[in-house]
Amino acid sequence: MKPYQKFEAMAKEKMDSHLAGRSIEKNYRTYRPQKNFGDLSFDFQKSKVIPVASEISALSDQYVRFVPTGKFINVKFSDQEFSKSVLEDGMSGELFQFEKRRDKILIEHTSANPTGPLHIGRVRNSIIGDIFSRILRKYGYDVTTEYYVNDIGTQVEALLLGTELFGSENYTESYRKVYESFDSYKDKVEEYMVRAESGNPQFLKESKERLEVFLRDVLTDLEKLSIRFDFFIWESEFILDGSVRELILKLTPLLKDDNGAKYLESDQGKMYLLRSNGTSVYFTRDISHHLMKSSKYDKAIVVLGEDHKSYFKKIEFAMDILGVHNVDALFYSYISTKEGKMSTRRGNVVYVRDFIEEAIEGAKEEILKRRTDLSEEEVRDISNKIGTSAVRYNIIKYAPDKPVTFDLAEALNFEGDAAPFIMYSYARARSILSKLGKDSEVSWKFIEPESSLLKEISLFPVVVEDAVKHSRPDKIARYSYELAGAFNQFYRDCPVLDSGENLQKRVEIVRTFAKTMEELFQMLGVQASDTI
RNA sequence: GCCCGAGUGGGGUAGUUUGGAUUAUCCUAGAGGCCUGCGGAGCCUCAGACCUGGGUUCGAAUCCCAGCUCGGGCGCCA
Repeated sequence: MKPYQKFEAMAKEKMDSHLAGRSIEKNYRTYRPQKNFGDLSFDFQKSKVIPVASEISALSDQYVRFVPTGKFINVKFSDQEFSKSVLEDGMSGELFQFEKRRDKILIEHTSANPTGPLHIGRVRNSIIGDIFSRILRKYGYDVTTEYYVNDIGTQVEALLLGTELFGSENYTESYRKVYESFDSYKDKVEEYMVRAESGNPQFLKESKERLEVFLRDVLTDLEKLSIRFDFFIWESEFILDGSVRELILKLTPLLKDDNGAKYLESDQGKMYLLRSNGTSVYFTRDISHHLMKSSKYDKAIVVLGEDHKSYFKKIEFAMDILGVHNVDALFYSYISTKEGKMSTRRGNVVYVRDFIEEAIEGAKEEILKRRTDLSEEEVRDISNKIGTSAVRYNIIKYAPDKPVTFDLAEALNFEGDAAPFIMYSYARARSILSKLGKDSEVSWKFIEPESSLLKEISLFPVVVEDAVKHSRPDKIARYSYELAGAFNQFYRDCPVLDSGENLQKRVEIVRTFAKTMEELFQMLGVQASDTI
């Protein structure tokens, strides 16, 4: 058991056996209170009987101290014992281990049509997906990530047609031309769709080859942010392997007809599966896609923008009919700019690659301001790490359901709650650790600034679990920031090197802090650097 | 119009699941302070906020109802 849980369990056990001995009904709730009230609170406000204060105080021992305050009974963990417990677990690595879980989880994210480079709105999907999958993996799940690539359907055929007509050098532009006067290209697009849908292998092969070139642009942007996928699945596969046909057959008894088009009726309205020309719609193929996920994984999570909320409700409706209950979505709100929703036509799109580049440039300037001793190559390497980490951090730090108005200048402000802050505190720690001499004895007596840092460290497993349970990757970012701040205070108050009998203990505290940060960096995809 | 989110100091944001404690978190911008330090991208102090109106409750930022504002959705698109 982790230190926090261990001490919590100790306190509860004492409380419960006391209540049982006095035949008092066990009617309290516990939670972690604001700092000044201690480490754990028993809230008896709903209870008719409140335990006698003097008897409660008497439950205290060397590990936990009970402080009755009216209808609350606060528990303060012993600084000495708790700090010792945290540091021991930190030194052994126990603190960072989670039990292995057998569940296989699939995370699908990004899945953008390759119609152009990624903009920061879309990349929120990638960053949330990537970080959440890293968190789940840390928590012990067997996690696989997937990019679902559309290679059939209206948008894709319009893209392919556009590049045939107007060239593929600027494929985004060519695609847009088709979309802008869609009516005049409608027939041709439809012809492509029918060909794709009929499972014409030659046509699909060519489509895929051409799309792969465009997809590379997206993947290059993601690669800069250290986002990779375990596998890609192409939409056409569900046509080719016959699963769409099977699906339709299975649902036939439930399907209604509208001039040859087929749909399901639900309280959400009509859900079309087949067009009157016989082709399937995206929704249909996505049902097959979800069935595949459902059969291969214990749980499948897809990261979706809020614009897909009602779409996903329909997927859930269909899954329900098919008896599937292990698919889930993680929604996030849009990123807009001060000029409003990002739109290529309005020219207010911020591309990730530009954002990354500016962040790296900004980092470089800051480094050059402070350091003159680094080689050109070191400067480049460090500014790369800071820049890309800053981009990831800046996007993950908000709760997913929070709409974000993106302000480049603000995002490039590296003061305060930003990646450089946490990277800097880590670099400070590493710098101390690089100057050590021989090991000595650890003294297990702690003073306040030490135990206060260790207390913050002890929250690591609590926070990870919280992030998993509530699908809140942003909590990892927030915790990293708080932990880094706690270290900065420790750093101010406690000299480590030349601290006499305190030396080895403080070294171990610093080491444990650094290890905790590394774990957090791994989840956030922040690139650790010993010098920044 | 209907459905789904979000509204917290000047700007941004946590807390809302599971209602509680004279003091609602943190960042930024503002005012002031620390500093030859094991790396100042730091630390400390001050000032500043729960959209409105009802309701439930001993008690509401948190729950319920209504309204307002902002996003999103309501395709034989993806």
